[in-house]
Amino acid sequence: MDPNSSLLSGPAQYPTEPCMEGGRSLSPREQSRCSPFAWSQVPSSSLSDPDCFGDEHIQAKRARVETIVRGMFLSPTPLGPGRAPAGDGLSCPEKAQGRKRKQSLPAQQGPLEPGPAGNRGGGRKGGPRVRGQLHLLRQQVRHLQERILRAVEPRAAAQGPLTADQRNGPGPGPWGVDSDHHHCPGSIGDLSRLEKHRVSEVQYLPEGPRFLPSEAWALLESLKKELTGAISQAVDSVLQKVLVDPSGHLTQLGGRFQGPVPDGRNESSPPEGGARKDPLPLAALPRRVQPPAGAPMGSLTLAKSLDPPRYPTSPRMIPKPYQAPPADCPLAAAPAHIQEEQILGQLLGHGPGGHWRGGLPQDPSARSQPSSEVALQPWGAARLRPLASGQQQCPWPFTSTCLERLALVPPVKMEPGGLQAITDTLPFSAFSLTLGQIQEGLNPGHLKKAKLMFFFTRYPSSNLLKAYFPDVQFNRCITSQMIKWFSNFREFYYIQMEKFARQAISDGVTNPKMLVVLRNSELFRALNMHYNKGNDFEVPDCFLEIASLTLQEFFRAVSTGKDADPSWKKPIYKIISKLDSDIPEIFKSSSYPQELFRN
DNA sequence: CTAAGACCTG
DNA sequence: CAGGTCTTAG
Repeated sequence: MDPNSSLLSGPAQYPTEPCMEGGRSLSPREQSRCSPFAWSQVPSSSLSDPDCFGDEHIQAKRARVETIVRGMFLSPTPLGPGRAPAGDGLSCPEKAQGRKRKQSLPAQQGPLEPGPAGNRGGGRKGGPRVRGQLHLLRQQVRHLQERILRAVEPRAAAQGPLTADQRNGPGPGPWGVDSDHHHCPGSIGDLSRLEKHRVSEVQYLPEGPRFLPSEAWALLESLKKELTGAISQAVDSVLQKVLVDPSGHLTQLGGRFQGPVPDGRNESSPPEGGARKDPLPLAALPRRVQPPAGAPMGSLTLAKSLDPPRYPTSPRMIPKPYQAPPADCPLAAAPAHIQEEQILGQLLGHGPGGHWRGGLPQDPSARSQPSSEVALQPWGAARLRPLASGQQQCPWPFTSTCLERLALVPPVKMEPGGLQAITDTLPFSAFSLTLGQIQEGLNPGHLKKAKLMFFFTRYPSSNLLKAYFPDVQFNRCITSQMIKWFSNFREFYYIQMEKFARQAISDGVTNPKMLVVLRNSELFRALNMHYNKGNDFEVPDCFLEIASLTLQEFFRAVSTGKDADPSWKKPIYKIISKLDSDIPEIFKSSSYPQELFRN
């Protein structure tokens, strides 16, 4: 009688995650870009209330001051040339430390505080000193304006650069890059139509518009105007906010993202395992325990199908097969281009106005965009991006408009690793979109995989774990959690061993050699239930060997009274810890269990 | 000091 | 299985 038969027919119902992290990220540039244009604040001109003044001298002076001040408000910011393009001048590192930034900003603005704010208070026309300052400021403003315009013009001209910039941000995942490049020629209806034929150049050569027909030129002109206006408005608003609230809104933002994330993501994965009762083909099993390195157990003939020929050069580059049905992660879609489109929409005066990409996911065309949406539709159903993008940590480049929208974001844990996930999912969660494992780490699929790996290794090193979970972003927490898993696995394992060893002793067994764990033994059943619930994996023989050995060791120890020693298990642990087998390469696939079950 | 384990608890 | 504590090794 086949010893397996009785054991391998258990219910297979372990849920696995077809779709897990919809890890996606906006490049910091994208993020930073989302802000300035969203500002709808009107430049304050309240400084210019010429009501009470008598003589013409004063009037003239006032007029001068007024023009100066106006100039300032039309200009981005009187922060000095270095900070001029507030919109995208912030580099990622800067943004990485929200707190630092919060502190530095007011600091830099400090000296200027009496400037705009003070002026607003009342039309006090200072003495020569103030005038000199104003003059200086005015010059600075001019410089800034020039800089801004220089920066803006080419961008407004060829919108290609916009997309290119956004896309070239630090590391969207492989998919992101890939799909974007293929599907996102130019996201702006008219312009993209005009430039479609030379998209690739445009994306990487943010040059000025040299080949545009006159109508496009007109559009560009209006764009420029709108852009400059929007930028200055945005800068003004930021400036005002910062000046008014030196404590910085960033702090508040940080506060918003604390606490656990309600797991909105539909975790109920189809119990595909249910249909997976039949054991894998049990090929000839190597008799001896340790499988040679890289030689999978016989049961792992499946490995051939997906096993990469060699070590995956970059584990993270392994495309994530969690290609959940689009329905699962609809909003994973449409990163950069949508934003562009929105920005443009706002600039052109008929933007969606407010709902950030609202209504996009289900029905891209529903948005009120005239021609542009046509171009966008193909990407509306964009795809899930693997979360394994780079480590960009530029969490909060958002300005207040973004912040307001982000207020909708469910709070998330604020820990180093989670941060990435937050930034990845933030924009999408703003739609109250169901986010899955925000802490992006370990899902039940990973746990299952770990359990199966336990058949091969009881004491995996963290490096080994990293190698075998390429789709996991390891940080301290994740690592220790996984280590903890194996610790728990061992705990159960040793408890069972001790239990059965003692039972054997009480059953009158005298020869340890009699103790062998077979597939039909009760001990095996217990272990299998724990690590392989559902029986979708063929327990390797090497594990049976180890289990037998462990059982025998426990038997010896207990039967010889070693268990009197409080640390009598230690020697056993030591022995067992040296008996780890090599884990089949197939486990290195980021989606190992899933594809196993799918077959 | 940190990481990893064991051990205990809920 | 996650917490916590305690011990130990590096």
